Amino acid sequence: MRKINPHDFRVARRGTSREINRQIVLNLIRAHQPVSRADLARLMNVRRGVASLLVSELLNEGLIFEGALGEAVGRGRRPTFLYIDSRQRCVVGVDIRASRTYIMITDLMGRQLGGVSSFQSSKDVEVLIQELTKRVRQCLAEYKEIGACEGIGVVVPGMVDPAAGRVLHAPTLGWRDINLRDPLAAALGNPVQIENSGKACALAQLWATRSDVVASGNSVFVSVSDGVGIGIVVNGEILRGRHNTAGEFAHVPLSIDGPRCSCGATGCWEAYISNLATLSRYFGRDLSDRKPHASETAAFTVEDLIARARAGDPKALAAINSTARYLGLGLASIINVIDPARIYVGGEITTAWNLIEPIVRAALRERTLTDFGGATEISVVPAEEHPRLRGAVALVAAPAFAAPMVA
Amino acid sequence: MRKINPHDFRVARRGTSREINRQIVLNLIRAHQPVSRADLARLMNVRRGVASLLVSELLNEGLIFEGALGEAVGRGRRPTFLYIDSRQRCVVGVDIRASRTYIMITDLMGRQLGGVSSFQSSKDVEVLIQELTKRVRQCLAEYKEIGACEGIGVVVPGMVDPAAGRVLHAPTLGWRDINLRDPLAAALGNPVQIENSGKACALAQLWATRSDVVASGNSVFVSVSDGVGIGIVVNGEILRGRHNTAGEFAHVPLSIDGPRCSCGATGCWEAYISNLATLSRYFGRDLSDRKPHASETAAFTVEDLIARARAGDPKALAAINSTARYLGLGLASIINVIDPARIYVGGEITTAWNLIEPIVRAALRERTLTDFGGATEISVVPAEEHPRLRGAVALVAAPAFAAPMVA
DNA sequence: GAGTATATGTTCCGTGTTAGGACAAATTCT
DNA sequence: AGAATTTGTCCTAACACGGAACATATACTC
Repeated sequence: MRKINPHDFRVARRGTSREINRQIVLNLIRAHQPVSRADLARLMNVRRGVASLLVSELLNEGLIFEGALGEAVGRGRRPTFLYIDSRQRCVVGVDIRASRTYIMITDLMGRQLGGVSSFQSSKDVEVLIQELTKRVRQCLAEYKEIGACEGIGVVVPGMVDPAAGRVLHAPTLGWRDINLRDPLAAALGNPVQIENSGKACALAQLWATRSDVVASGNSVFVSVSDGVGIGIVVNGEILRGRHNTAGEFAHVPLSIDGPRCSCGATGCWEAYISNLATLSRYFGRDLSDRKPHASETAAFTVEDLIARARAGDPKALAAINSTARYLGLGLASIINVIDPARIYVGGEITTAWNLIEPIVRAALRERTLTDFGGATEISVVPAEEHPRLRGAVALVAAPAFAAPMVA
Repeated sequence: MRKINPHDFRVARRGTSREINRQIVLNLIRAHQPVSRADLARLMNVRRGVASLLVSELLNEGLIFEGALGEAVGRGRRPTFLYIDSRQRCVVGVDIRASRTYIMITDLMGRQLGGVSSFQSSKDVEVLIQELTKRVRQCLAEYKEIGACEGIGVVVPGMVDPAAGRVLHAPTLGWRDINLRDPLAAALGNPVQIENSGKACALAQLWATRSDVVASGNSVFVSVSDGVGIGIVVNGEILRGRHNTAGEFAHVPLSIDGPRCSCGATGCWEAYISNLATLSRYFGRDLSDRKPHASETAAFTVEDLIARARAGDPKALAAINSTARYLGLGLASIINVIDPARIYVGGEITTAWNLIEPIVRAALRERTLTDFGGATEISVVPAEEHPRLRGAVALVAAPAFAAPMVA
């Protein structure tokens, strides 16, 4: 039951019905392909005539194409299968992180076309943009046979104003109010979309065709890494809030008297579960003096810690188990506030999921208010799926499939 | 950018455009009344003909009526003003709390018709339903001249399944899996809607005509009382989550090692800021042994405490100031997660708002991640506005104005 | 192998809705 | 009294879905 905002509404025009049904057809083809016109008519509960007209419109626009004829199940004419046309279009995803910047190229469905390339991130924004431009050009040149590039999606660990194309604040990169979109778009001659990495990860899961199987209009993505990035999906839409800063569970406290966090406050969830926090726990050092030990933590990673834990190092296991417990306690808060159908968890710590899951679950159950809250599905997203890069790609690929804004 | 759920979508039918525009007209009349057909056409950017047709449909259905002719501003024919027809319809709101149950009767616009009556809540559900039925009948009999009752809205401090009409768990009432709707509806012969009180309060603010002035598609209602009830509005819609249990910021911890909360966990926000917590702080007692002191806290209320603080009792002031600080710290989490345009705060503690606001603000700024987050508007909703009862009424009155579900 | 049954995709017409403009009615200004 | 202007209605056009008929393609049956 949504309220119509009497100061910002969209009147239904003559073509609005068509626009709505067109997007539904597009989404159904995406979710069910290969699929015939008759299938679509059945799925939508409209006459075949209507489905045919909608399909021919999409064919004319080149968004879908007719493939081979399917096998007739019983007797009767064989259906002509329809597919999303992702052949001659590609998207580039870029993931900018403090240490390295990653690049991936995919088709319109988000299917990876090549490997992931990367280069060291320069601290200087100008230099980084130049290097990035060069690399993206190279990448596109490699796949020249694939026609037009639909756009470049860029994700950044920090606060972003996507409408303005600006990075407002990215602490780990040391950026403040940087216009990232326009220089890139000008240099590359393609549209550029930028977004916070946590939100993009959530978007990637939302638009993954796999998510069409599970009902996941409400979900949360938690990425545990150097920092903790979070994206929340409500009613099939990213929760943005008034300033696109919603979702910051990372800085909700577990204990206001807890360890100091990079955000300046104390006891934030992030200060308990980030990779730095886990490593500091292992080394028995306080997080607040993390700067001097940056080199140390750079050399010794959470993966190393997990390896030691698996090898039987009790201190390593204890550090990881603590993180697991705090992870679960924080997830409980997310469940109590959002009540999502599913939580996706990414980050290095998930490589130890079989070790930590029972502890995470137990801690989670400790603080969830309801039994079904405690049973909320948790899916691990391995690093090999490149959730941030997929999110970057979704920034460009998803809008074509989005529901029209109406009423 | 909303994703269309390929397993649950609504195709646009022949009448969908009309349905959408009809609701827009209804909302515009509600927000701008008195208003003419020509005004509506201008507001909606459609031809006067279309507006006329939509209006005549609403006239036929009796949802609006034509009032007196307005004064012509310049020259030209005088407009006929249109109004929401709330004359011959009424709604009853019911607020069930542990100690007392309150009843209010309003017109369809939520305008109060009489005073608020109340009676002591029986612990026995059967008895309570009987008593409630009697009282609602009395109330309706008093306003017999007002035609049909559109329905009864009931709010309950606990977990509710509105679709099933059941109260799943209401700790303060001691209820578990109670079908509240059907017995009431059967006894009264009117539709009954039930909802959690926090969510209903948020709904009431969303649908208050006043809210049409401020842009409040994203807002949060925090009601601080015996417990802490919270309702979140995202994109003009109550955040429900998968099981209608979303919004429970009350049980997000401030410190996991903090005082025991009634929910069983420790350190919940509620355990720091509920009236019981504030009073316990004053009396220097632990909350965990609150049961024996129930009579004491019943006799001595937060209002009394505030009176003492205003009279100069330093201990009383200290207790209130602590609550203020914890209130602010928790509000910061809400801002970091939801980033609402506005937070509404209700409950007894708000009668001391002029005392506590600076402390709340300071604590809030301490933990909000951004400057504009720290500047989030906070509106106090005084008890005289009866937010819970207005929420109960909104449960019945609002659906007629809601946006149609599409795509 | 011809005929029948059945499924797919197209086409045509009916109905409902917005789009655009003409027109009568009502009011003020000159 | 007449011109100008605004409101509200009405008529036609354009465009969408709704429904059914029809051509096409395939498999089954005799």
